[in-house]
Amino acid sequence: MDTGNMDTTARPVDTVNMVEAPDAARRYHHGNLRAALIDTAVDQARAGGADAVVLRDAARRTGVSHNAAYRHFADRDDLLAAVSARGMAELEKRMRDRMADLPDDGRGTQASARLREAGREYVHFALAEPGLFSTAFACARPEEGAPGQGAYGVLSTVLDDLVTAGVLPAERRPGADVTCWAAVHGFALLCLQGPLQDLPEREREAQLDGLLERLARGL
Amino acid sequence: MDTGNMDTTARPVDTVNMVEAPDAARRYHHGNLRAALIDTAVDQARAGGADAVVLRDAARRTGVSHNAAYRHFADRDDLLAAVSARGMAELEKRMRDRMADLPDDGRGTQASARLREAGREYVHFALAEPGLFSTAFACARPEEGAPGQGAYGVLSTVLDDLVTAGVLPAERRPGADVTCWAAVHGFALLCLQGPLQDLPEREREAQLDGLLERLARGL
DNA sequence: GTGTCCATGTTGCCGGTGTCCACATGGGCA
DNA sequence: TGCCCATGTGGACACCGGCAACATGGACAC
Repeated sequence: MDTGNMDTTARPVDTVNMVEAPDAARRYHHGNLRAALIDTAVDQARAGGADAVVLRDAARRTGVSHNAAYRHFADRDDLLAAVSARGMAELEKRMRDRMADLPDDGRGTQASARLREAGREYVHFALAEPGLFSTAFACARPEEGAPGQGAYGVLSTVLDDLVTAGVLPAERRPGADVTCWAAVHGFALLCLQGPLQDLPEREREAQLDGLLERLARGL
Repeated sequence: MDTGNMDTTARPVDTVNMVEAPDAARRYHHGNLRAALIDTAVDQARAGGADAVVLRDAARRTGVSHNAAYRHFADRDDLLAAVSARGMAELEKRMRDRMADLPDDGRGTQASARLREAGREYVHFALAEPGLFSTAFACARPEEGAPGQGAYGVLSTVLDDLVTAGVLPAERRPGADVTCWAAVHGFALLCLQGPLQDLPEREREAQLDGLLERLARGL
């Protein structure tokens, strides 16, 4: 597979948000079809998850003929991967924003609160954007586990802060990230697609509180 | 939608395992097409997850014309739900078998070991049968959360034993099931589809050990 | 300015799928 | 013996992902 200048690695997050692009849209050459297609595909994923990402329909909605997409994506999976990256980026952004609201003052209590809020924000994002969240993980590329990058990076930082604050013994730091992520991720999925689907919001929040409490206690 | 005697509620788990059904297969009326179709669909799910469950192909492989399936399933989702039920049942069976190997002697250490092994078996099933496992949860029906039934029931029983053994304070019992399930479920999915995909088995097992240890400590 | 090239977009086509329809069959019961 | 309805068949339609061949026009050389 070599579509020439596929350019699939550049621009880690391509965005366009062309609410109105009067002349660019008129041009025969779209200008930034790739980003526009991703925007449309993200909308599809938001509405119905990965299965709702349909290449032909995305092209149609973007005002372009099908097959035009194949100049920018190797195949549907490639488009899905781009949507996944956007979802991951949005998740990371929301977590970083939340963390920015809770600056670390170096004291343990604050560091613990940051960990709790990071987990809570993760679950809340998943529940607020179920389609995008599930798509993000349904076709995740392996390189998302890069150190310090992505939502994983946020969690890592918070846990490191917990160590420097003296709350978490350093010898227990290794593996703590995986445990935290797994617990929160699993809870989100159990609520989205699993047996906790139709749990009323109030009780769901209570269960999440319990989980975060046990998690902190067990670290 | 009313396909007459759809019979979709009866037989919680329909199985046939007709390795050889010489005369029944010959008959114009198949005899147990529904179960045979589910068998084939389960094979598809095993091989490639929910997306690999294809109605037409399942009918073809079962030696029957497409559309014959519509006499037994409302649509593809209905077939998927049946596959999901089978996956859930198999998960439960494996966990129950594992628990049977570790009888509860009423002492706390044994009860704790049972909890650990329940979690480990959950993850191992997910890793051994990724397609079936993900399909089981991709289209889970809400009624899987019935008390005492399903894999959830196994976990509940083990936790109850932990309380009677005096290891887990009774006031901490509520919500413990959700926390345990979420942690283990999340870890499995992170390994299957997430950023822990290509973790070498040895390290994966180590991470799982750490997770189970933290989980037990935090309960 | 003019001409060429190639990235980008278009139309057409194919095989495959889910789902509806009308029809065929034949097992069981009156 | 004869009828009925559950069950299975064949055909049709719309849609999708993915090739291939063709069209266009922006950029760049001269």
